[in-house]
Amino acid sequence: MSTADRKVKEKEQLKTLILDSARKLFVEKGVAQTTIRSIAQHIDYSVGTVYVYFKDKNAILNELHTQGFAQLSSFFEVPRHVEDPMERLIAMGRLYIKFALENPDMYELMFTLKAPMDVLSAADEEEWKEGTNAFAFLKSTVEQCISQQHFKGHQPEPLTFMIWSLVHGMCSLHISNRTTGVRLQNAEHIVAAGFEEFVTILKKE
Amino acid sequence: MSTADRKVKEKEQLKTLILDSARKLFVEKGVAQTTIRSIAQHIDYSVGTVYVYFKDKNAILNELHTQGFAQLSSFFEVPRHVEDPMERLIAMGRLYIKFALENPDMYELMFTLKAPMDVLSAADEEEWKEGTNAFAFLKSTVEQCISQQHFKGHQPEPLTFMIWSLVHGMCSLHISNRTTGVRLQNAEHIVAAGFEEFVTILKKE
DNA sequence: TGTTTTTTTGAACAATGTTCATTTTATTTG
DNA sequence: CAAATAAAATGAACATTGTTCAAAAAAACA
Repeated sequence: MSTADRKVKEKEQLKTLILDSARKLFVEKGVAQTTIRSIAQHIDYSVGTVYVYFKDKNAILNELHTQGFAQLSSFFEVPRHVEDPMERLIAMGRLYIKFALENPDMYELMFTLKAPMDVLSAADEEEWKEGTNAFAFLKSTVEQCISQQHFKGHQPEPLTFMIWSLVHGMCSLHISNRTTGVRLQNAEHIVAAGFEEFVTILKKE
Repeated sequence: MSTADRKVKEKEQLKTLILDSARKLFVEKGVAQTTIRSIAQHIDYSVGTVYVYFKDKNAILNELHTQGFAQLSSFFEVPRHVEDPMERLIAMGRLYIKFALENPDMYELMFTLKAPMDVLSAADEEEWKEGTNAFAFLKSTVEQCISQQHFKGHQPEPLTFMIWSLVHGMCSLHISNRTTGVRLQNAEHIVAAGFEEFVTILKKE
């Protein structure tokens, strides 16, 4: 089935083309400002074609959402091999921040936009695979820290959530312009500086 | 000037009426789903009237944004009188969480929506008064903790930002459905539980 | 009461997501 | 190779949004 195979491949290519343009435009102009028409125009296809390959705009966001997590996951390849769990935890935090600040629009799509999560709340069997995996990895690191006598008197899951939230919160506030708004002494470096405060606390744990 | 005075009052009343409807609808349906038309219909005025009282939809959001901070500020009246700064810090955290979880849509408008901050980034002289004040109060509490020998080896401003981020991050992730998405053991109580982990850490500081 | 000022109106516009009957292109078949 | 069939692409059309503005209605004033 040569022709059929090629057709499948061509379809995938066009789908990828749409996704790539969507990501490009969306990173350039933001989610709301990126219209289906602009995506279509960018790849020299008509509006209708986009709707042949994606159910609606949300479907595109969902795929990009997944792609974003693949990218974040690749960021975590390095610390995955750090032996000491406490060191790994710190390395992961630094990389998480690096990712968020280098890809603010992608980060927003991944962690603050409601849209990609609506699928989950609708169908209960549905799972947010990427998120669950990433969280599980973080949690296992925290558990390893605990088994090495760190974090005495703490519960793994809430503690993991707290640590994730700490880093996410700083990135989120910074990306949504709340750090400049609040007139910090140096808003540019506040996220890194804030994380170092946490590291100072960790060193005692 | 009886008539003129009354006119001023009437104008204010209508403005308040618009804002109240806007907030109601917006809390019920969300920001994006609340249309100017629905606001107008709700108060039995025409679309055009809304635009007489507010430049655009963003102007409405901005006023609600300010209102939200007044509300949060009133939440903080109680811990304001707690003597011990460390206890005050903890009480503030609990109340912040309470506010966020009780008013998730308002919270989103206040801390994650980009729109209300766009005014600031445009005009540099402009200041985000409410945010600056709230942050200053938190920071002064942290500084008092430091002056009582807590938080040794820490810098006030980054530390304050880190603490704010920690609490904000938990609320933000929960409100944007990331906690249910990640399959936590009990998503409902994870924010409170996460904060208790932080309290445990604070007790050692 | 007639005039002026203020307030309200809602039709109209542009931009957006989305649909679908039609057209174009590609593939298969006789 | 030509006709028939299937697949893919099209873009006009619709509904819904934020927004504007000339006209109408209401209120205030003289």
